[in-house]
Amino acid sequence: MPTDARRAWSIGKLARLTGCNVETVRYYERVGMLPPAPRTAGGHRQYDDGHRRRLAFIRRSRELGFTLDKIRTLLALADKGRSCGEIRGLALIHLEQVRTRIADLQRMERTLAETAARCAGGTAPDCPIIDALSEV
Amino acid sequence: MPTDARRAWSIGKLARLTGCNVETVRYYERVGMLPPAPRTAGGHRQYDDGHRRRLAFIRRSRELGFTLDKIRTLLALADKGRSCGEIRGLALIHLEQVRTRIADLQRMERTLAETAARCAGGTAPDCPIIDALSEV
DNA sequence: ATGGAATCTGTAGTGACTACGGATTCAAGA
DNA sequence: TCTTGAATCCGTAGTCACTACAGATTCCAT
Repeated sequence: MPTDARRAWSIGKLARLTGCNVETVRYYERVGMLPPAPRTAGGHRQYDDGHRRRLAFIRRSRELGFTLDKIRTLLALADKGRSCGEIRGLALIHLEQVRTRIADLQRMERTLAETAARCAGGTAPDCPIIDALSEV
Repeated sequence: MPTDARRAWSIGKLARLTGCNVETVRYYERVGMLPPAPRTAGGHRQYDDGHRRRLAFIRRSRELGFTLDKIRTLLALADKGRSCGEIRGLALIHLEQVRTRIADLQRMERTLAETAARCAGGTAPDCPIIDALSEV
């Protein structure tokens, strides 16, 4: 009997292993990101290494800013054993979007820094920041 | 009678003036970001320049990434005629948060670019991107 | 006066979770 | 073996900042 290879994890342990919380794991199952886990006699979910890797993939991709919908696409491609090129294509499109977002934030950063600099930080009741932000 | 100074705008015109849409204006009133507008006999909202400036402030602050809650604080300070220094303090805290977010995104960018580069874009069914993303 | 555009209200949906409550089950120590 | 406290179960509702609808009413230019 295999005892070593077939260890099963509870939802709490899986959550700890992958750094997300229990509710999120259940949520992922509910919305079809994770396959329904087999249950114990009492109804508790049991996970194996396949689940763990899939969940790790999802969390990692989320950290990189992929939406659940994009991750679903990624997973579907991986599940079907589709070409690496397609997956790389998606990653590159996403990279482009991340770069745009960075540029946007940098514009924000400049505006905020300039606006705050206009103000000496005194106690005057009329604030150039407020004025600047009210301009259309 | 003043005709020039007292022009009133419909919700649609206000929305066009400030570049947000009509539902959003009503939403802001509902959640207390804008004071309730006076109404015509038939119940349509009428806005003046005070509303316009307040809404412009909100939109501009949103563009800079302030949450509605923070904007509420900003507006409360401005309404109470509090010191410019307090407002500047909030702006600087927010600036710090924007910078952190930029740094996070730049980390993402590097990881994405490196991961995509590992892949030649071929047609092999096993993808280094998928593998890389599955690591915990 | 008319007819089409704009506005009204209220409700529900979005994405990606998080939080809660009350019932059940598991596992470790006595 | 029994007990007890932690973990898990399920379903629902809340979060943020909107957006989208439906069906009724009002406005305003011709």
